[in-house]
Amino acid sequence: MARPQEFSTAEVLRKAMGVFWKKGYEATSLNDLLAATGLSKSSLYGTFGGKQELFLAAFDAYREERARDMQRVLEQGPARQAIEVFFRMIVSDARDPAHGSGCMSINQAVELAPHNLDVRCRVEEDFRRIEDALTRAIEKGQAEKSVASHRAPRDLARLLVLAFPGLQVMVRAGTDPAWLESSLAQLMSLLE
Amino acid sequence: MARPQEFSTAEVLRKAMGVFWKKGYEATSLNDLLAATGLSKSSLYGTFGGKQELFLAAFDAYREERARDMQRVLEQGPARQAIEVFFRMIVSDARDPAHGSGCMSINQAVELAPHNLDVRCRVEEDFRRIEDALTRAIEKGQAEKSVASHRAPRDLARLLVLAFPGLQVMVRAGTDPAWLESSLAQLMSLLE
DNA sequence: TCCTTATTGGACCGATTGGTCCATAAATGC
DNA sequence: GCATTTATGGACCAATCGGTCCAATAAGGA
Repeated sequence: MARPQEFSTAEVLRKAMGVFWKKGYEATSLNDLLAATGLSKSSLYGTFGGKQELFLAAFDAYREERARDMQRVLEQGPARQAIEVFFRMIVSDARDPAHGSGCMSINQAVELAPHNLDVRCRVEEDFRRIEDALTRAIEKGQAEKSVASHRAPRDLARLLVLAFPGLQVMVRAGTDPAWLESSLAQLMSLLE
Repeated sequence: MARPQEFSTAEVLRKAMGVFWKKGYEATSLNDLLAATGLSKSSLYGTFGGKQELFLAAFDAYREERARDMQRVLEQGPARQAIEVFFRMIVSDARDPAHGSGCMSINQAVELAPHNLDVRCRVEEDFRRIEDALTRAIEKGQAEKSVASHRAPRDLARLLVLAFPGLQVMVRAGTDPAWLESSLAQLMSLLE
C-alpha cells in the first residue's frame, strides 16, 4: 500500500458541516468547501463523491453529534432541570455570534426537505428522536416528581417539540436574546 | 406618453412570490422567474431592478397579504375560536400539495435573515406583528370569557408565537398531518 | 533503491448564473 | 400619418457553478 491520505476524514466532515450549517446547501459553493476544508478538488471528489454526497455525510455527522448531546443532557440529573438545560442550550447559542446558526436539521427542514427525499427522511427521524427523548424525560420527571404537570407525557412532549423548531428559527433569525429568555421561561412553566 | 406595459405589476409580483415561496431565494434562478411571470428579461430588469429587488418587492407583497389575512381572522368571532382558526389554517395547508410551502417569512428567517439586514428587519417585524395580534386576541378572549386561561396575555401569546414557526417548519418539511392536528389540539388546550 | 500504488494540485470542461445593452416594435399625442 | 416615447425580445457578457481528468508526486513494501 502507499501514500496514506493527509487529512482526517472526520475533521474534514466537521469543517464542511460548519459551512453547510451556516450558509445552507445552495448558498455553499465548492470553493467555500475547498477553502474551509483545505483539501483539493480531486481529494474532495475522490473521498466523498460530490457536493450532494459530502453534504449528506456532513449532515449525518451533525445529526449523530447532536443526538448524542441530546441524550446525554436529557438523562442527566432531575428531568425537569435536564429539559430546561436542553432548551437553554439552544437559546444561549443566540448570544454567541459564532454559533447563532440555529439547528442544521431545522434549517434543512426548510431548505431541502421539501424537495429532497433523503433529507426529508433524516429530518423526520430527527423530529421523532426529539419527541421520544422528551417523552421519556417527562415520564421520568413525573415519576420522580420533578415535573409537576399531569398532562400525558407524549402530549406535553409534542408541545415542546413544536417549540423546538420555533426557538431554533428565531435564534437563527437573530431574535433578541431577552425575548427568547422570556419565552423559554413560559415554555418551562408548562412543566408545572 | 406611449406603449403602456403589457402586464400587471401586481400579478407579476404574485407569480414571482409563488416561486420564491416554494423554492427559496438562492434556488430560484432568473429563468425560473421569467418562466413563471412570462415577461422578458429586459422588462423584469426595467420594472424591478434585479433579482434581489424583485425578491424584496415580492416578499413585501406576501407579508402585506398575510398580515391582512391574520388581522381579519383574529378579529372575527369569539377570540378563542379565532385563534384556533388562525392555527388551523396553517395545518390545513399541509394537506394541500399546492400550498405545503409553509410561511415565506419563516422560510426567510432561516435562509436570508442571518446574512441580509433588509430581510432580517422584515422578519423581526413579522414576529412582532404576530405577537401583538395574538396578545390582543387573548386579551379580548379573556374579557369575553372565551379564553379561560388566566395567564398574562403577552406571556400566553409568546408561547403561541413560539409554536408558529414550529408548525410552519413542520408543514414545509412534510410532517404527517395527523401529527400536526394532534399537536394543534395540545396547543389550543393552553387557552383553557 | 526502486517499483508500485494512491493522493494530490491544477488545468480544463460545458452549462448556467445574474446582468447589460441595443435594435426593433408598438402605442399614444399631435 | 408622423414623431415621440417606451416596452420588448434576444444577443451578448464575464463570472461562477459543479464536475472531470491527468500528469506530477509522495509514501509505503521488497
